[in-house]
Amino acid sequence: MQKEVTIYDIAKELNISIATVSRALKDDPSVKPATKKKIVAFANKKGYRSNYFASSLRKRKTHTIGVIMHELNSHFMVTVLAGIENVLSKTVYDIIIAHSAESAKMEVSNTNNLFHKRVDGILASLAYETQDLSHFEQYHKKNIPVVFFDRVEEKSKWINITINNRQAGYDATQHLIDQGCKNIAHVTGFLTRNVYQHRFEGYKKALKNNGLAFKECNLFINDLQKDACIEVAQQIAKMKPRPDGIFITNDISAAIVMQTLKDLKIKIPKDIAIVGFNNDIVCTLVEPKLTTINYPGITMGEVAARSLLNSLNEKDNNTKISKHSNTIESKLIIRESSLKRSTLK
Amino acid sequence: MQKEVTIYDIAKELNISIATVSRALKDDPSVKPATKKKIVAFANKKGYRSNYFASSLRKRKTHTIGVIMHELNSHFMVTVLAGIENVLSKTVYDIIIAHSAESAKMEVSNTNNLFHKRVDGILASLAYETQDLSHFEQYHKKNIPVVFFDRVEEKSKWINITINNRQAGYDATQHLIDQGCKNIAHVTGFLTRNVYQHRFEGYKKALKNNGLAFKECNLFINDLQKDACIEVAQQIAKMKPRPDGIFITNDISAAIVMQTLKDLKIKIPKDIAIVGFNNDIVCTLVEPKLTTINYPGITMGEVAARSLLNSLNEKDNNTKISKHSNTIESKLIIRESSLKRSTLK
DNA sequence: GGGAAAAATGTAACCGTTTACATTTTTTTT
DNA sequence: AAAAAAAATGTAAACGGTTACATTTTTCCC
Repeated sequence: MQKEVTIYDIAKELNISIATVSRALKDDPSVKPATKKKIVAFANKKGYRSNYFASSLRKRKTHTIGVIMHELNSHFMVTVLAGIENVLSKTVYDIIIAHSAESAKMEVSNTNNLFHKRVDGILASLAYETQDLSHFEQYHKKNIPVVFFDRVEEKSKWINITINNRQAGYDATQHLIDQGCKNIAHVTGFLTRNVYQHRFEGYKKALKNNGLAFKECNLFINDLQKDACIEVAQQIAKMKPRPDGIFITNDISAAIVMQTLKDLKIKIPKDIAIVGFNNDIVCTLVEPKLTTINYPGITMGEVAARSLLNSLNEKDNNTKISKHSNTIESKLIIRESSLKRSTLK
Repeated sequence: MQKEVTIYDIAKELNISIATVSRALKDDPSVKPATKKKIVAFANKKGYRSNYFASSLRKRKTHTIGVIMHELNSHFMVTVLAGIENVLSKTVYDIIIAHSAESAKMEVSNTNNLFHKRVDGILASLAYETQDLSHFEQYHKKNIPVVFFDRVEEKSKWINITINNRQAGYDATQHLIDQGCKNIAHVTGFLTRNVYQHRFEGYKKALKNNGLAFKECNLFINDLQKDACIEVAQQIAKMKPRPDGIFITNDISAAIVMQTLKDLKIKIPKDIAIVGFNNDIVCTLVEPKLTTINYPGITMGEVAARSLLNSLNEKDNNTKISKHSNTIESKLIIRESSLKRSTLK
């Protein structure tokens, strides 16, 4: 195994000072073009690679941004990531992806790890379980910017990029009402997580504005995983009176509920209309196709990344980092699973 | 913003040498317990964090493993990641996830970036587009171990962890034949990628062993994305004679094909039986439920991570890194989409 | 209590860059 | 051709840990 080449080796062999070598390799304009060319050529020939640690140690900057995602196995999340990459690939910043798999414990360890690796900034979407943001306090103390997206803590001191979950919840519910539903169930995650809380608020508001009463028994809160969804579907099937519409805040969960209901000989949408959330690929693969809320992951990723870059700039200029949160528009996508009255096309 | 605390600060304030402080913070047994306690307590109070760069620079080790994934939005891939995390979380190694989104260009840039960040080792699954492994040559030169999983280059010098794709392809095809299919189409990705090549070989072998001829016109090669799948389904619907079975090497793609065929009034599995690949969540959400090949992602991730750890050990002991590849067993999961003859339960 | 062994601590070099400042070389001006 | 200005290069001190080796302190035993 060959020894690592350093700027010392290059300097010695070319009989030049290390300062000049260092400058040449960074394309510093103060180095004479001829010298630069010679150095770069020699470095390439020798297989020189800059030592990231020595450089980061000296510069006190890593040019790396940590991205903490609550899940990866989701069309939406991958789209957000693509948006983030769109923006950051045009800058000097590299990306480290960490995923918490919805576990608060893993989120904390990822957060600590990225802090230890001294990322220049963080983009994060909170895990389902996460209750408080104390593990991000260390970033605040060192003035390292953090931008939350999608899953955020509303009243935090950080920048939040979200969709208008209240409006989305309202739209989904209003659509069910428009289709003639009078008794709408709501299946969602724990209301401590902002996204679920707000969608629920939108749901309640739509009921109220249409003179429908909110009934505790129509609210189903669980982890939205397979088993829970099957159970909810079985419960709903047995309810008297049985709901005639369901708003479920996740497409995969909605698909599972729908499947279970169908197995129980309940007709979708005739007996029960269903609206999901996320516009996942699965929406168009199930039968009937799933009405859902679409929100542009690319845009969310881009906006989040740009917000972070902005904060990093403010920091470089010693300006106070401003808190400017941002809401992305979402939109109801109507498909067959909710169409009691009209039909598509 | 507070200044970063270093071991120098701690040493000065406690009137101890930096060597002792450094040792105490690493829990070195040569430091007197009382001293250690005092140092650790003081470091915590001051919010000391070890400088990863200084440490890595001196130790010439990062304790970081890079994981390059060809895609993230897949149940299987996330499961593999969980297996990798299972194993590595019990060691000193941290994980950096990079994703190529099936693009060769991004794979190269991820590979270079992780090399620059000096990961101690790499776990990688090749992008759909990737043709050669020259971007991994740099790792070989520096004797940094690389383990490929799932998407590999068979004849490479690296360790490969795969499933037995030939057997899986054989099993899928044999199952269709057992169900009475005589004219089986195969929809798959470019055969330059090992997984698709081997599944195709298994498909052909099963045909041959059952006295069925392989027909060029039954082979559909594309990128397995939505548009291509819809087109393939439309083509198949029009074929004369029309295939009575399809083996598609991806569940999402299979679901799309099935959906399209259903829209064209073709009955699944009566007219055409379908087998997919991966055992994705979508399999049980479509109707009929999709027969598929399951292979344990957790195991694959664990085996790959352990292989890499093994190589890292060999390297530490200056033993030559051994090439010991590994095959994980896969299994056919039978569901309704392929049952022409029998029924489940 | 004296001397050897063991335990604890200290000194200083090293890892490979970056960069302020100093010095040398080249170009321009008069 | 000398002086001044500009360009190019060099010197050396960081950055913050780790660790071989040296030194001091403590423990143990006769």
